[in-house]
This record gives sequence, structure tokens and C-alpha cells, in this order.
Amino acid sequence: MVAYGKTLRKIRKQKGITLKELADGICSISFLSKFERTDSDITLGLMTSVLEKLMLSFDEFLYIHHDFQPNKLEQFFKSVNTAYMNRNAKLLKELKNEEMKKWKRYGVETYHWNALMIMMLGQIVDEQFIDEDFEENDIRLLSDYLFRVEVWGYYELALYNGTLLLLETDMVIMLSRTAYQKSNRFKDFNKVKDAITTVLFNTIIYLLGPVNRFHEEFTYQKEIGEFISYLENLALSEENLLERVHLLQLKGVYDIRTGNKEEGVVKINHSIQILKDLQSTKMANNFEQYLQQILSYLKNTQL
Amino acid sequence: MVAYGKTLRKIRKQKGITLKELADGICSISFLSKFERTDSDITLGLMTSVLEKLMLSFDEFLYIHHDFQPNKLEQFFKSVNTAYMNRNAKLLKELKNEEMKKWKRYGVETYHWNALMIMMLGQIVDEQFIDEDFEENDIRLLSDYLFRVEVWGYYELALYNGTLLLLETDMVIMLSRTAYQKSNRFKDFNKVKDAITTVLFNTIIYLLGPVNRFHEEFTYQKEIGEFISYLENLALSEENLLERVHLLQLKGVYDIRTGNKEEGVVKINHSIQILKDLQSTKMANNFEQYLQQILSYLKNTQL
DNA sequence: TTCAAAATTGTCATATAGTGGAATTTTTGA
DNA sequence: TCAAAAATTCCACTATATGACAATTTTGAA
Repeated sequence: MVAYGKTLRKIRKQKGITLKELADGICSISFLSKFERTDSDITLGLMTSVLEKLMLSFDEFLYIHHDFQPNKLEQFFKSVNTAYMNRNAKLLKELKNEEMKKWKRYGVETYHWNALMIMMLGQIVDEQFIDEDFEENDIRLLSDYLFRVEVWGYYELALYNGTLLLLETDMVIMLSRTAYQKSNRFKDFNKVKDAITTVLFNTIIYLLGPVNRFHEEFTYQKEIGEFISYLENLALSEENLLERVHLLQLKGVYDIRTGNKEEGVVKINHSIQILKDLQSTKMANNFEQYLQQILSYLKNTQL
Repeated sequence: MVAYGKTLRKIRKQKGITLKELADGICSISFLSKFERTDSDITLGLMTSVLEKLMLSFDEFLYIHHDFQPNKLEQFFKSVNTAYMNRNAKLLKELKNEEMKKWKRYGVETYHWNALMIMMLGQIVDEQFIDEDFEENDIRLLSDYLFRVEVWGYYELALYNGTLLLLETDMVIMLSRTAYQKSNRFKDFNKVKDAITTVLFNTIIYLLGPVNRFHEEFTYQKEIGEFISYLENLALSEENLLERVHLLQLKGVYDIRTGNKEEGVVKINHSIQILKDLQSTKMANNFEQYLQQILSYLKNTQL
């Protein structure tokens, strides 16, 4: 049994509410007291009523309970992502092993997908990463799962975001389309909406390709247009300035990629200027570096 | 008992997981089946494990359960806010009466605060709004509550945001300071962080005062500086472009308010330009209107 | 400090959450 | 189409969540 009761008592006291007031109309005083002292667990239905009366959402309650830390799911993706960003292959391996263990213990495939995602990220960090746990058609199984799930939530989106880079182009196009369609009902739920947005941005970046292939012919005009329209649909609200700046930049890259070099450079510089104006220096620098990379590459290939 | 079980079954099926797999290590298969058929409620502890295994947060689960609608708390503030924005006094009155009823029934003060907040908003919409339910020292009780609560969560911040406009200046300064300090631990919890940010912006706007008092002497330089520094602290992350634009605008207003008219106009125009560049037209228009209002007022008072 | 009222805890009865395994239904695949 | 296997439900039983009320502790006003 988890010690949620103590957290409840703490919060109740902080708000200056008595057991009687809180219990009234929901459950008996003595039981609430017992729950708060962790002498008993509580039913989900009762807990719902109690939190409602305290004007607390479940997530806020759990956030406090976990000492102001996000829930386990978010923590998982956060720690994987941090390890990946720091190119920490050892930590990634540990995280992978934990998930493999859970998979073998419970037989629930989700733990398997988690392990797979970590292995795929590990492979980018260190070419020697993949071990006996990885089998050739695992990726196939993973994408089968993603196609099969009828509603994509935060989990599926985060999972896909972690694996997208290593999938085939056709697969990415189909899956990203699926992702958008099957997560659409969450569009007013910020956490999930952000994950969809990330998928769409990553897809566009993937389709534009790495800079050292910018001289090759480009064939994804239609698809990029499609994903941009999804993004505009989603982040329609005027308040999503970050998304709008990012989109402006990517439209610039797209222009360059499709031959409109001058127009593209103008757009990218414009996005950089806005970031500088708002003192978002790091992001501005990243954008600038990327632009320089593109320009110097184009110069070299034209010689 | 609430029919959470059906939602669980739906999600489990969508993810292609069997009762056996999900129950393994958590509870018996037969019980999980019973819960899913709403033949039994479930303990909070068990539900936590189940959701963890499904890679779902409580909020996401409840969001699905409520047919992709936000939780009751958010819905409450949302509906109050919509009614206020639409200047719908009748609807506000209904909402108020509901909260009064709950207050009288349970004796829990939170419902009283809700009713008070609605009455205060109602008073702005319609001067005849306040009725026998409102007593002179109620506002006092409300601010006492806000001072007393040791940790401000989403509820307290939303409540304060709804009442701030009608409080005395000294009270606003103290309460906003309290709000910032006592909600600080939530700074990584987006929903609450947004509420803090709103409080701080509203406080700054409040302290700058209505345009038709811009000729009066200004004495809140120190306080505005304090609240701006809180904001910069909170929304430090480079990604909060909206907050940065908004802050730029308010710094401009501050400049004008303290005599630096030229500098202020430059800042505000800059913020407007950025919004226009990003096609956030409505916001740009609002900023522009506000600027025009200020300028024409200053012109008139100087004649 | 004292004492009554309010708030909380303890005790015991009972309703129901939760288990194990047999029975039934559904799915699979030859 | 039909067994065999897998998944789910049913049923009898146990553990524990929950309620009623008495006992105890805390609060706060005099």
C-alpha cells in the first residue's frame, strides 16, 4: 500500500479543513482518519470525491506526494532523453536492462518497446551499443504495435519520438500521419499536444534530410506540405510563438532545399532575428549554426 | 461508484494487453475483470500500479474517461472565466448559487471562496450583481485564507487571479508576493507555472494602473521591478517566447508611465512587430489598441 | 490553569475489495 | 468446421475497506 494518506493529511491541514468537513457527504470521519494514518487504503471512487472537494487534480496531488517530482512516466522519458543528450551509453544500457527485466517478468510488451527505444538511441550514441537483446525484426514489432494502437496518448508519442530517427522514410511518413490522426482527440491536453507537435517537427526535419544530402534531388514536397498543415492546424492558437518561430525556420530550410535559396535565407534570418530580439540567445545561435552549415555545404558542392 | 473500469478495459484492449498480463504482479485476474465490468471499485494503490504498467498518468486516464474533457477543477475556472469574458451576469449568478449551495451543505470554505470570486467578477460585469449572499468582511476572510495556506497550488492561484482586480493595492502587493513564494515548488509543473505567470502579469498590469490615471504620480517602481524579476526568474527558459513578448510590452508601458515616453513606445512597437511577423494578428491588434489608448490619453492631458 | 467543545482515534460490526480455481466463452489455426 | 488454447467470467471464500459510536486528545476561551 502506498502512503498517500499522509500527503492528504498534510494538504488538508495546510488548507485548514477538518476531517469532519472533508468527510461529510463522502465517507465516515473515522475512515478518513484511518486512511490519513495509512491504516487503510482508499477506494478510487472515494479518493476522486475527496480530491474534488479539496480542489485538487490527481496529478497535482501526486506531484506533491512525490515531493514535487513529475510522475514516473515522464521521469522515464526525461531520464532516457538526458542520458541520450549527454551521450551517456553506460546509463542508457542500465535503463535498457531495467526495462528488459520488467518485460521478462510481466510479459507486457510496453516494457519491450521501452527497451527497444533505448537501444535505438544507444546505437546513435555508440555503434557497439546493440547486444544480444536486440533482434532484427524487433523494429518491425514496434511499428506494428504503433499501427495497431487505436488511440495514441503521451506514451506512444514519446516512444515514437525516440525511435523515429532510425526508421525507414516510408515508415516515418505513414507513422507520423497515424500519430497525428490517432492523437487528435488530445489536442486540448497540453502535455500530449506538445508531444504531437514534437513528432511533427521531427518528421519535417527528418524529411528535409541531413545537410550533407542537400545536393540530392528532393522528392518530399507533398509530404512536407502535409505535415506543415497538420502543425498549423494544431498550433493554430496565436499564443504558440515558439512553434511559429520554429516553423518559420523550417519553411526557410524547405525553400533552400527546393532551390529557393534567397527566399529561404531571408526566412531563417528572420526567425533568428526574432529570437535575438527576445534574448533567446542559445536558440538563436543554434539556428544560426545550422544556417551556416547549410550555406557552407551548398558552396562546396557548387564548386 | 464511478465507472472507471470500463475506461480501463477500453484502453487495455486498444493497447492489445490481456487481463493476465496486466494483472500479473499487481492483483488477481478475476478481480481486474470484476473491476473492468464495474462489479467492484478498486483501491488507489492498485490503480496506481495498473496505470503505471499501462504507461498512463492519472490525468491522462481521467481525461480519456471524461470523454477527452479536462478535470472538474479546470472546467470550473474555465466556465467562470468564459461567462466573465462574455459579460454573462446570469450565468455567473447560476455558477455562484451552485457554489453557495455546496458551501452551505458541506461547510467547506473553498466553496465559499469560489462563490466570492464569482461575485467579485460579477460586480465588474454588472454593478447590481452583489446580493444578500455577500457580506462586507468576506473579502477579508478570503485574503486571510490565502495568507494562511502554506502552499499555493493551482486552485489558490486561479482563485486569486479571479479576485485580484478588486483588492486594495497594498493587499495585492503582499498577496502576489506570497503567491510567488508559496507556489515556487511547482515551477516544473506547467499547469501551475502558467497560473503563477498569469498572477505576476496581472499584478504588474494592476500596479501600472488604468490608462486614465497615467497622469498621476507613479510610486510603484520598486514593486514593479520586484515582480518583473520574479517573472524573469520563472519564465527564464528561452522557450517561453510569448511571456517574453508580453514582458517587453509591459516594460514599454512602464517606461511611458515613468516618463520615458520615447523609449517605451519603441519597446511596445517592437513587441507588436514581433507578433505581426509571426502572424499573431489578434494579439498584435490588442497591443496596438492599448498603445493608441495610452498615447491619445497622454496627448489630451498635456493640452 | 481549567473545562467544555471540537477534532481525532480506537473498537468492533459489516459491506465489499480482492483471491484461487473451476466453468464458460472467445479466439486461433489446421 | 472444429478442437485446442487463450482469455474471460463465475463462484465460494478471505482480507480489508468502510461505518457507527464510544473513548481520547487537542483546542481555545475564560
